[in-house]
Amino acid sequence: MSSLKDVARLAGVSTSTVSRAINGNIPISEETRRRVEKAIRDINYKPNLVAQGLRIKSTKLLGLVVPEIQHETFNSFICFTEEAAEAKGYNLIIGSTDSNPDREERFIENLIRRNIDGIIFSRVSDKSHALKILDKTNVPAVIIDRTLEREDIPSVVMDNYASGEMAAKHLLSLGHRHFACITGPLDIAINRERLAGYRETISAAGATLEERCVFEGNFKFESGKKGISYFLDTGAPFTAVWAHNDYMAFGVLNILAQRGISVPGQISVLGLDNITQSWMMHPALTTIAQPFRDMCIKAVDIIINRATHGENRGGIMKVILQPELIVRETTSIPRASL
Amino acid sequence: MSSLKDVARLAGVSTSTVSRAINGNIPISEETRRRVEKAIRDINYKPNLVAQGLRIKSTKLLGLVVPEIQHETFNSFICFTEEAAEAKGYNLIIGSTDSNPDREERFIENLIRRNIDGIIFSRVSDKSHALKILDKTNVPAVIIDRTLEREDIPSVVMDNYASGEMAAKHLLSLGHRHFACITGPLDIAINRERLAGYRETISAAGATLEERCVFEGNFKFESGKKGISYFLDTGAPFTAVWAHNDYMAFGVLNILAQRGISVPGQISVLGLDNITQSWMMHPALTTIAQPFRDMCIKAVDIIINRATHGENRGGIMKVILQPELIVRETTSIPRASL
DNA sequence: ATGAAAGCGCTAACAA
DNA sequence: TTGTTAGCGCTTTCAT
Repeated sequence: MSSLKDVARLAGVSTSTVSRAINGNIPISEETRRRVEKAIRDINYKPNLVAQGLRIKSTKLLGLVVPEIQHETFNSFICFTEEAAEAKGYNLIIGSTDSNPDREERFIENLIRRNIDGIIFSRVSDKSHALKILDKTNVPAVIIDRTLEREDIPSVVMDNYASGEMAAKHLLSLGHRHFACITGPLDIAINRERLAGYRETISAAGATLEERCVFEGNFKFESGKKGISYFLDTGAPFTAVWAHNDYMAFGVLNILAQRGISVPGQISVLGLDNITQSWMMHPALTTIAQPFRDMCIKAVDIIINRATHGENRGGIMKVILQPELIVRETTSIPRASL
Repeated sequence: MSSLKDVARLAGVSTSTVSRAINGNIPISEETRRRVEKAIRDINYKPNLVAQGLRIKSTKLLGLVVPEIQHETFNSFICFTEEAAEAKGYNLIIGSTDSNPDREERFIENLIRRNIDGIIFSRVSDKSHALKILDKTNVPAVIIDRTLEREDIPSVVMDNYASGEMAAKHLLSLGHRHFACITGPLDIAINRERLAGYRETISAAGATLEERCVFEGNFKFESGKKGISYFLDTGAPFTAVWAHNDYMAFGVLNILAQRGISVPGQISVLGLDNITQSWMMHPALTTIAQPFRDMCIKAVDIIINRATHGENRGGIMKVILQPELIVRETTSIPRASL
């Protein structure tokens, strides 16, 4: 690997001149600029990012914290964040916390020790230890897919209320009148918002979502199975069910297939997330796509802005993006009577 | 962030003494060691990894190159590599090439400019430009899930021939005599090996895998659909089909469901990879699990060994790990006659 | 417009 | 056993 010094020697100038020629903020004579540029090309010089990082305290490195990696949602975050970072000339260090506070702490600390330019958190909670560590430094941070009570950290989220509205409107437009819902954990605000959007839209249309038709799941496949089994076993009245994520919707489809109940003939099923497998199923899952790509692009945007222009530039503290309905094969007009 | 200097001042010693106390290779008096350690605790000092990286040329940073991120297989690689790296005190920078040579080149170059300790490639080909760039430096590299013709870069792979044997033996043991196969691209060695293991085991048992019962796919869902449709439409004789990955197996199941052919009643279906969704389907997919976790652990092991003990330590150039059969619901005794 | 020199935070050779 | 000094590769005063 060649260094600044090599370039300087070859071009017959000082290292500072080379540095200036590269960073181009300070006036340089055309003549020397050309000589330097030629030298750079000749030995294929690329600045060492570690040295640069030490000197200017900016490493062009972003950190992404996810609770787990082997999960479609976080995989999407990784994918789109990497894409957005790379487009802006940044590299990405990823770390999974696995719900282990020690790992989380170690990871954040490492990022700070690496003079990282910013950290993107997916799904931290208000009480996460990570935020306390962060408070002791001034590393820019942004949160995707959650909002916090404290308002000093910017966040990027989907409009969860709108997703509930969207789900209800789609099903209502097909003619359904009796609804069910399998929610995510209701101690998390986004799930309450989704349910509120769904419920209020249904009520406003004069249709029904009875209390016994709402099941609180935990976003896992198994809880989708549990929820639909509960509805079926208790004779809950519904012709359409919305699950707060696709994994739970798969659980629903699994049980319905096992019990020989036809989808969408007897029951319409709607998911949320639009994960890869949703179109590989038969029938393919109708779902609501979260704007994950845009969320990640926005998050990277915010973090880089903060990193380069300092604290709270622009003052954007909360970005809300819209979901999108993806109609496939698991929803249709209700054929069966109750 | 506190620095070595702060610790030195507080403990009343020189910075070199602090450094030595931390790295612990050179004798230090118990007395000073205690003083230094106290000072470190008092101001919660953590060495700056950038400065360290510049000085000792080791950053405790590993790079992982994947062709794409939103794919179960590469997601697994990311997950397990991160896990293995973190366990050894390393962080992971990931980059996706998206089959774009420019992106690939840029990423590798960045890694080198970051004084990275080693690079793990998943699925490079012999002609990949990446290897040429690498040749110009002496950054340790290792390849997972592929072997190259050139023998100077270590690799970690599954025993692909064994997976073919395993597939055939399982199906044979259930009583199948007429087989089909949807392969991955046959210009890639691992797929030829899989097919060879399958074919030779079937022949050895006196059963048949006719030429018209072999379809060359491309690892995508769609090509699984294509393959099975081709078999069905041409009346190819088989009661069991093995797809070289789970995505293609899903394509097979999708078409069979559409055509009302029962699985495993009429046709047994076997996959390979054991991706998350394989147990969410109904019926759940019988498949062969690749030892991805062990592959990643081994790869990280090799790379760190090379990074710390220099070139080719131990001389292990090729690690071959065994697949594992996961029996679920898509395979059974052949009930239908041909 | 350019060069000399200092320094980012650390480690290592050399001296004591 | 410890301190002094130099230097990793870069940027940035401060002179000129």
